[in-house]
Amino acid sequence: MTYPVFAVTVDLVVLTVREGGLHVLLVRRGIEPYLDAWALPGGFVLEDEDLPTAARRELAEETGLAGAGGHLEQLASYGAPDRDPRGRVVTVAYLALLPDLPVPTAGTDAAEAEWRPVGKLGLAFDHDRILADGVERARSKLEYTPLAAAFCPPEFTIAALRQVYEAVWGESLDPRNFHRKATSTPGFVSPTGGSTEGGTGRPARLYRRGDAALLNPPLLRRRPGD
Amino acid sequence: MTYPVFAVTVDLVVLTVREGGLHVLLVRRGIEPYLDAWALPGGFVLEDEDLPTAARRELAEETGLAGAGGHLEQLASYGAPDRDPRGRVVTVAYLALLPDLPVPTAGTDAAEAEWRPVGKLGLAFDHDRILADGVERARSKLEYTPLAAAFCPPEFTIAALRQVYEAVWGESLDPRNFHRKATSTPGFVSPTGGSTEGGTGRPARLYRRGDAALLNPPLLRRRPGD
DNA sequence: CCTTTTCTCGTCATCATGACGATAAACCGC
DNA sequence: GCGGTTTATCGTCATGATGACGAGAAAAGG
Repeated sequence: MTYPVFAVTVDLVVLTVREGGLHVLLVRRGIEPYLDAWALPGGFVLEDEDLPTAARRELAEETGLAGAGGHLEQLASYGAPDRDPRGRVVTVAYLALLPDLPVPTAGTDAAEAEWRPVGKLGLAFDHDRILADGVERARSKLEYTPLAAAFCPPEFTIAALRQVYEAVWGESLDPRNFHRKATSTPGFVSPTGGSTEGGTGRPARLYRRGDAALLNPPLLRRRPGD
Repeated sequence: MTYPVFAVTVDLVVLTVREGGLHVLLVRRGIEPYLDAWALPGGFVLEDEDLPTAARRELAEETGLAGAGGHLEQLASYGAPDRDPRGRVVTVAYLALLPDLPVPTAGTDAAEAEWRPVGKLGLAFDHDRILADGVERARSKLEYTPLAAAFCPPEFTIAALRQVYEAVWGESLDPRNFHRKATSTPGFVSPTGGSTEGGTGRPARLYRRGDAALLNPPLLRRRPGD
């Protein structure tokens, strides 16, 4: 039996929260096609390499920090026949959520790498679509999981966690109700015993991510059109 | 630049509700590897074929009914280096939810096809894992979307819809509370005006699937360990 | 000491939910 | 016709989650 031949790539939607907004890691392409265009970081899956392994490798190569406290999961696959002019290429997109880290610009095969606020970006290939899917996945996951903590350093305040929600969802939340929800939902966060010091206002207690896989009950965003 | 060569397949997790339980469509393999083993239906993605197109084609070939009232969505991709002894094969799994239909056993390249209750089935390749992921996706989707109606014929009763939930989740629901929830959640179902007749008990009103994409508020199952 | 800022706790009305009683509308057997 | 059975539909009530918002606690700075 004969069948078509494909190349398989892994592309990464790497999200972080900085300056009060949701940002995505982009690289400027150094080769054709789409030379000099901005694109999601990614690359070919190697021989004898599993898909999650390839995703972690690309993440390490592009950011230098392989999921230290962050989160990595498969997003979706894209394989339209004309998505790459070089031939049939199927890409398996992964979604990474990271705390705000400086980008080591010394990427291997990318000329430049930088954080860009999510929005209408004219990216290479079908990466605008992939990015949109990744952002929607992230927004949805914050409702049902404690994954917002993946955007935070190991210890964080409830206010910092709330600002993650506000940045990802693009809406403001009541600090008092959010505090009640975060501290009363089992497994969402657990107190470390420490507090902030030196900042303005009353010191805040520090928390770590809890051990729950799912928030029960979930923390639902306000749906448009209700 | 050189890179590894892959074959890309589409595998289908086709679910339906029959005899009060969740069933999956399986085919008996007619070729090596895993000759005579049961497997998920699927096949190679053709030249010039998009991934959703390939999934719909395979679904039509295996069931004869291409999503007539059903639902088809991408599930996930699987590409472990050793998952197929013939070489590097990445499969893009799709999840299909269909009303209970007779299977036209005259599949093209499958010797047999039949509905099997989901559970521990010793399937070919990594199909047990794919099936488990598909079942979990279906269970989760029933919470947040009106997709349970995809398991029903175009017109159905609230009781039929409830039996879908009970079959997929494996738990029983209070008929009165479910009726209130289904009829009061905007966009879940819409009445057709008709009723059942001839059955035992009081006739039930008939409904169609509503136009909502998401249930708001969702219909959460009882989490184990609460 | 007073103001500002931010964190934390409380109150209250409203809404959704689980448990369950009661009525409605068909059928069956006699 | 007439109870008895079955299923559908509606209602009630207690409980828990949520949104809106008041108020005290704990720091910094003048």
